[in-house]
Amino acid sequence: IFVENTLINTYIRCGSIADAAQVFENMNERNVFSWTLILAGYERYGKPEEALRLFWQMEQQKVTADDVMFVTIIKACTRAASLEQGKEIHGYIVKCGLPSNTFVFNALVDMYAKCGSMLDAMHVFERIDEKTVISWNSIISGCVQMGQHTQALSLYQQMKCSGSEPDEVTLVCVLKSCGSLQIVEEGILLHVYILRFGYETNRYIGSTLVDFYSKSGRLDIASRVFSAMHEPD
RNA sequence: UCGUCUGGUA
Repeated sequence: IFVENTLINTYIRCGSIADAAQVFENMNERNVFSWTLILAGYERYGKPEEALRLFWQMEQQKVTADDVMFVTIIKACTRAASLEQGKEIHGYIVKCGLPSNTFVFNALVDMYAKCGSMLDAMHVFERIDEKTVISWNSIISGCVQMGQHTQALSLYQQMKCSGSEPDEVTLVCVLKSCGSLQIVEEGILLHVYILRFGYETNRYIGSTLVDFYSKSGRLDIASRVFSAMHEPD
């Protein structure tokens, strides 16, 4: 079973979901690893409905899901952009009463945000005891995607007060909000922060900075950042 | 270490 799981994993990494499914179908015995692998494969391949169908099939076969399985199936709901199915899965997870895992909570926050329900996302987020940088990034990114830029900046301030260090992902999100709201001073502070931590070589950061300065009417700085991005080392 | 969470610009 270990060998077959590894084979499934290999096929999925090669993008051959059909071969992976073939191996999965022919297995005599499947464990939670096998199911998670194939579900993650369908999720990545853009077939979230198939992942959800298999999940309920697994449930009927009395295979016990674990936290990793939950994160995977939540991602399928996210990709399906289905708030309804997401809530159904969330309810199921609560019913299972597994010890709570930050990865699961973070995936739920991201799912609710991408399904358009910032209220549900905030509700889950507030319940996370040990918020990691990814917890903060997930909720802030959700606000930005929903155009709630003021809220994004407010959460960013809370994040700094809570003792979490913003990373490159955080900075990209918050810079976008500054660009949209035309808050130039805050954006420049972010730029200073970026330079202090040496994040300016990150290509997401670079392109977001260029965008920010362009929107702020500082084309001179934008082009300087742009040129710096293309300098060798 | 057989499987999981967040960021591309208009």
